[in-house]
Amino acid sequence: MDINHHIKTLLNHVNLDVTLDAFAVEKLSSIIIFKELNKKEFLIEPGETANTMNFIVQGSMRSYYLDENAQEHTLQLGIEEWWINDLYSYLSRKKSRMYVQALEKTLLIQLPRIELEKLYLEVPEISNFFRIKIQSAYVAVQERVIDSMSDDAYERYDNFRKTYRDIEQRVPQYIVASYLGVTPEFLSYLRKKHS
Amino acid sequence: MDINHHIKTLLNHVNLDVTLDAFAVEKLSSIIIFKELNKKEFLIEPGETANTMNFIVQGSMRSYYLDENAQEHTLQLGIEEWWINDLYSYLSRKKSRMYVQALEKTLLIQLPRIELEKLYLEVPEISNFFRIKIQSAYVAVQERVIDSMSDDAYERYDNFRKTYRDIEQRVPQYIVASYLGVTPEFLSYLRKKHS
DNA sequence: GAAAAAACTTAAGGTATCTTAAGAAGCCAA
DNA sequence: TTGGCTTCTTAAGATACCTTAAGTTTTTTC
Repeated sequence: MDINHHIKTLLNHVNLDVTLDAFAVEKLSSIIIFKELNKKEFLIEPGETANTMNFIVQGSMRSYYLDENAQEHTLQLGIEEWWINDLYSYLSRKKSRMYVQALEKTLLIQLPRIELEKLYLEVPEISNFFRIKIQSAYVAVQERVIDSMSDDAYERYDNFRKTYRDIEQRVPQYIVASYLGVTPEFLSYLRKKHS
Repeated sequence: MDINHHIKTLLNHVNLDVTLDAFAVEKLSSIIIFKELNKKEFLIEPGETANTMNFIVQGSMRSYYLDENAQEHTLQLGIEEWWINDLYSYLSRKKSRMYVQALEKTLLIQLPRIELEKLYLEVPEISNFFRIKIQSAYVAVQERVIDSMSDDAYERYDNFRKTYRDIEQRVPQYIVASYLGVTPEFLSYLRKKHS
């Protein structure tokens, strides 16, 4: 059955970082919620609070915000087997200022924060897993600060392609541009110049 | 006695976020190490691993790294009652790529990771406190990504002055420039233009 | 499969920021 | 107090990136 296959995908993914025993697997499986989103549908909008961790089973997602000039700035991109969220809102329990949106028809596995936090007490490996994930999120954001200060736009684009090889194909170029912090026109120019 | 006064400063600071009972205070105090640094002295250099949390009692510090062109990029600044670290290295236990340096003669309280992690099991409030701090660190870095994409250099400088009012006075301007991601010459130009 | 919408490209002209270089000012050491 | 670092300023010329606008290609919708 499909659902079991998706759950296995999640469990395999978790097992890359920590080792879950039968009890842990049972417990984790028991709090799973499936959620489907259509293309362009929002998982989170400004003013809402993120109260789940979200694992992409099928499809692709992004998070972005709008600046004062209504310019979009993409903060995170994800495809199958990535986590997507407004971690700020999830961790602080405050309202989000971001959009989290499906780029394609997307299937998520959601783990509700309340249930997860109960699980942390029973199953330390699950707590460890999310500690590791949050740590990676911190590192990833810091990398971006470093990149944005050290590299020019083409170098950032080049890094992006190396880091997100599988994603580039599936994401419109104007979203890549808004991730890199350049205009779509300039990204188009850079691509031509270096091709 | 001076040392007790410094410890009280730390405890008051922790009490802003969580409530420590007598046992927690006792335990936390027992793992404190004091460390003095002279102006320009390094707390961490590339290749070392951060294995303490560091609270500034007196003085000021910064963390920075060097890019391929040996340009300095300041990631964090701190004065009295701020924490300073390479959190990436501390959390991942990997080698740092950064310098963490005293900008003035500085006195730190250090809490060793090994001792802290033992404490987390006995005193959940201490665990909570550092979870909150790490969360704030994540939020701060994400704010910087957002800023660097939405704002031009003068707006970033203006934000910097509002956010770090007490710090600006004590830090050379070229370090502020390296924090903002502009050249010292351009910062000087901006200051003149808007004065 | 045609029409509409969304995404991408091209190009001209403009602005923000950098590079280099030199001099001025501030600060520390002897 | 003088000299020597270190930091800050100024200015000219260069470059990276933006804005606008129009045309082209691709994708979506019915």
